[in-house]
Amino acid sequence: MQETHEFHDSTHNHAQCVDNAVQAATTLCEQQGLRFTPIRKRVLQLVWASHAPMAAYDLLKALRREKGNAEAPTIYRALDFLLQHGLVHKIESMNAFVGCDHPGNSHTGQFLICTECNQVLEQENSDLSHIISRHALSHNFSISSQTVEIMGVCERCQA
Amino acid sequence: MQETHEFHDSTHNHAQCVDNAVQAATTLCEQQGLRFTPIRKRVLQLVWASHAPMAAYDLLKALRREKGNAEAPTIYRALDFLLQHGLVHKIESMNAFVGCDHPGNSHTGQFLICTECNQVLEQENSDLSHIISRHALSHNFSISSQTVEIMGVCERCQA
DNA sequence: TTAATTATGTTATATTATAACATATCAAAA
DNA sequence: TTTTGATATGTTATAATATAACATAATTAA
Repeated sequence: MQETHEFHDSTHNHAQCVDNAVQAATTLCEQQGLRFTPIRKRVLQLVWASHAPMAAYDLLKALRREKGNAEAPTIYRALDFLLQHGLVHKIESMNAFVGCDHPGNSHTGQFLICTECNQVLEQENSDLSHIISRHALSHNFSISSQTVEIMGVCERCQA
Repeated sequence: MQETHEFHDSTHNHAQCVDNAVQAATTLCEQQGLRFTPIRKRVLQLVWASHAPMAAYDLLKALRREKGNAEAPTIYRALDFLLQHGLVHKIESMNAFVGCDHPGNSHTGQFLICTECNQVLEQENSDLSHIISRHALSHNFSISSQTVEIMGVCERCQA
């Protein structure tokens, strides 16, 4: 179930993207004995509403349509869970959240963020990771995590 | 007036760091016909209070000690100016601001962020920049800016 | 079945950031 | 050198993002 790792056009079968993500999350949670509760699943689906990052309060608004009493902590708790297990990523420069393409592999994502269509493409470029590791090592710096966010305009939006 | 580009120990002459930064900023503003007003200069000095990123409201608190009527927009406007002209950087993953080591060179910084001492080391690693550029190019993605933030523990704090 | 743990509900509030409009300062043109 | 236009600052209000704290409910383990 490999993603194409390209920016998506408006005609792609997005339901498939969401299904893949939910399926992968379900499997991962089963394997790791995690509780993939209805709220967590629903928030994951909402994050996957598109390939553009969603702000927490937009997720809240969406959740409220079906669950009138939802409050901020509900969203943030679900997001914390999903972040912790690599099912979503936070785009730090936007304070917003995107679904993860390929959860399970403990990975260090890099993100291409199109400022036109707002889509985010997650990549895992090992050259880049290695350069960063070497870079850190040369300072005897012990890495725990990294954020790589590349803003610009995707091919489709340049047309 | 080259920075050492290493994490600083507690005994380094920090007044010198601040002076260098203010001097560099003064020169840059003169050259570019920018108004380096007292507020802007003061906020730059406050950002340079240490090598750790400062939150906007901490800067505000500090500014208020000497300027009782200061309000949030004062800080954010000064920060906007300083950011725009490369005199400070925003650490996106912390919503906080650090002084720039070497303003003037239009540059794309990478940041090593020590989660123990909170110090930030700005680097300009061209290999890394190139990899990122190639990476983007391979997707026909036109870069406008990038954020590279590497969290971990610096050499001194591992001791 | 109880106890312990984990998840959710709920209210309040902290933190980060900007909008909008008034006033002041500065720089350039007349 | 005065007016004008542009830029910067003052001020009030509020938007947007995020967490604390404590109560209740659901699940799991003993």
